[in-house]
Amino acid sequence: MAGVSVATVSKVVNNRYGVAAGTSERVLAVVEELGYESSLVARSLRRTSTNVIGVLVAEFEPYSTELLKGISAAVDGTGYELLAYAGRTDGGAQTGWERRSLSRLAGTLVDAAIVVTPTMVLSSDSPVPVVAVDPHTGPEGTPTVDSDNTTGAREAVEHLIDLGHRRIAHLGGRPDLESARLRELGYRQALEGSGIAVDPLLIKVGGYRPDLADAPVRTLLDRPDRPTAVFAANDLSAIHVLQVAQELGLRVPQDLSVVGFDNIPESWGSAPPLTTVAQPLHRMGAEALRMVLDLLEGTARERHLRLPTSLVVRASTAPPPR
Amino acid sequence: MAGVSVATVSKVVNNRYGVAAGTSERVLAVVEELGYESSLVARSLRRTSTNVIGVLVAEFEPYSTELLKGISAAVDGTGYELLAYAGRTDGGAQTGWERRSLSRLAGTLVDAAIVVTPTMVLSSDSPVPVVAVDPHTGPEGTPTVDSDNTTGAREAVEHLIDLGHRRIAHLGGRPDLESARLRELGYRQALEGSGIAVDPLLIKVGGYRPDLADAPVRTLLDRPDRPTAVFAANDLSAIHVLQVAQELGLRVPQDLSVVGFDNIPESWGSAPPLTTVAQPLHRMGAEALRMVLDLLEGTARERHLRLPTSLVVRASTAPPPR
DNA sequence: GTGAAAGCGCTAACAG
DNA sequence: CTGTTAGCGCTTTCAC
Repeated sequence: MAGVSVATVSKVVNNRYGVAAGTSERVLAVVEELGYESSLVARSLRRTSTNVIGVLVAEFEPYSTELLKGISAAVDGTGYELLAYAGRTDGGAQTGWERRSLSRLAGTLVDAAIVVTPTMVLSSDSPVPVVAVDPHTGPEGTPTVDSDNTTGAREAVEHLIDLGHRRIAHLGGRPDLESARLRELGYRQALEGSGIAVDPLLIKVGGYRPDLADAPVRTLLDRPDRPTAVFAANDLSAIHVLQVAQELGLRVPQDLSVVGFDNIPESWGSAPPLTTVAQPLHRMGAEALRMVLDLLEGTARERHLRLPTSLVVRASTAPPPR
Repeated sequence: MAGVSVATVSKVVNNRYGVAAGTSERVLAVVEELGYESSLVARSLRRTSTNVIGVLVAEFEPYSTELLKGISAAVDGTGYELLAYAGRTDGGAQTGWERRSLSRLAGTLVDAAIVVTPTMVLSSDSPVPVVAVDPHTGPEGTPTVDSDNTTGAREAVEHLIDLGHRRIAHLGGRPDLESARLRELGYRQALEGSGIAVDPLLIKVGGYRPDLADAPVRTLLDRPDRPTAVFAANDLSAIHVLQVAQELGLRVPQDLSVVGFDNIPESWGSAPPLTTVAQPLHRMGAEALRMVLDLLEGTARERHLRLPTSLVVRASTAPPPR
């Protein structure tokens, strides 16, 4: 339409040298008129860099979206764009989605990737820089960002012990995640530190999800010698404990204390507002972005960043009954 | 590596007929060993469909991430994947990002798109089905999902009037969004319905963002005859009103009542918890996904879906002082 | 049942 | 300064 070849249009659009001012102007006018934008797909297939950072998640739930908010705020002004991708997890395997997503996107669509809660060790031969948030395993291989899960969990349980609780259950997270193991470790440390025996019957797997936590929570609360407090491995499952407790006619915190982990916005206004261990999620997202950009520019410093947690006491914890 | 051509591999990977069982098996084994996944980019360039639904946002903030949660939950089991894209908005124009993002992704990367709060009328010649959430303009052209902004706003302001407020300010939204205009309309309707004159000095533009709302809020609250209540066009700016009020030594709700709009999780636990107009954000996301899938399958029914709002009274509203 | 070849929209190298 | 050509990784005819 501008009477030039596609090659020339490409040069104009990409500000390459060697185009006559008049031609450039004419092409730009047509581009404007047609509202032409180069296809991200075709461009990425040909070029080595796309200026797009990928955020790979299993699904969009409160934890990943909080990180996303932090990443999004931090990306502003860097010139990069964000592409958050949730591959299929329904039909196929729950595990390994991140490897699949990574090989589908990396090397072409995205220049680098932030992987949220990967379920397995990321192969280090990824064609692009990768940073993992809340990884499967400890700080080996892939650079990671996480928070001090053990200390956070310990403080949460110590808070319950300080209130006078002795029968404290733990609703665990996803066994395939380092964070879940460390939170259980913190739970055990707190009990042992106070000379309270760990009762295996009081430790259940909640999988970080309300649907997976439902049955174990009912098992926990439906027994005559039920615990007086539950430390849940994340807020989502803690909020589910709140709901089940209400169904069973248990008052929180009078009959049952509940503590969560994460401090997602949903925990601020649960009924009652949840006592929880705050992770600096926005900051974790922002730091993950910074790390991945550092990697991209070859100015990487630390390979692993662990941020502090802090206990937020709200209304779901109180001394045990009687 | 399997001793066959790329064409054969493609057939195996895509389950095409005409491949010997033995060959297929051998190729699959190598695929497994190598962890091969086809490049989404190359595949989308060649094929017409990708099984990916795009969600186009300006940035990842509470409103868009709440929709995303609803979309993500609804996509489960449909066989589609989700790709949320935030194009650059920093350097260039704040407006028109959706057209740019759409032409970069549509036709190749995504089979269909959900555009969140587009700032302009979407051209109807998009190569893929598009649904807009909270659009620039009313229900013409592009199918849309929104909520009953006018009624919601009217009820919010009537709540303030019922409490005895007469000097009620309105911190408006983004003038380029239909929702902002309708919320102001509801505000005016409520005042007029109660015989209260609309004071133009009490209407400011907050742009739905804390940073843009800051100056107007201070102008509003820093005057001797300041309003006794503020109806903010969304929760994010309402929460900012809460913060500015605190800075200025005004107690909420004793000295100042504040109402927001959206009911994002952040509003549940603000200090004090925010009275707000709830939009069914998760459901809006789910419905937008359903509509876009209907469009894709040619079974589209309604072109426009308007969901009801509901007033949630929390602790940021009370009768005016004196 | 398999592979060679074309082509998706674009960019980079090179020829004119 | 501009156009022709090749090729990014894949899928799809169409020969063999």
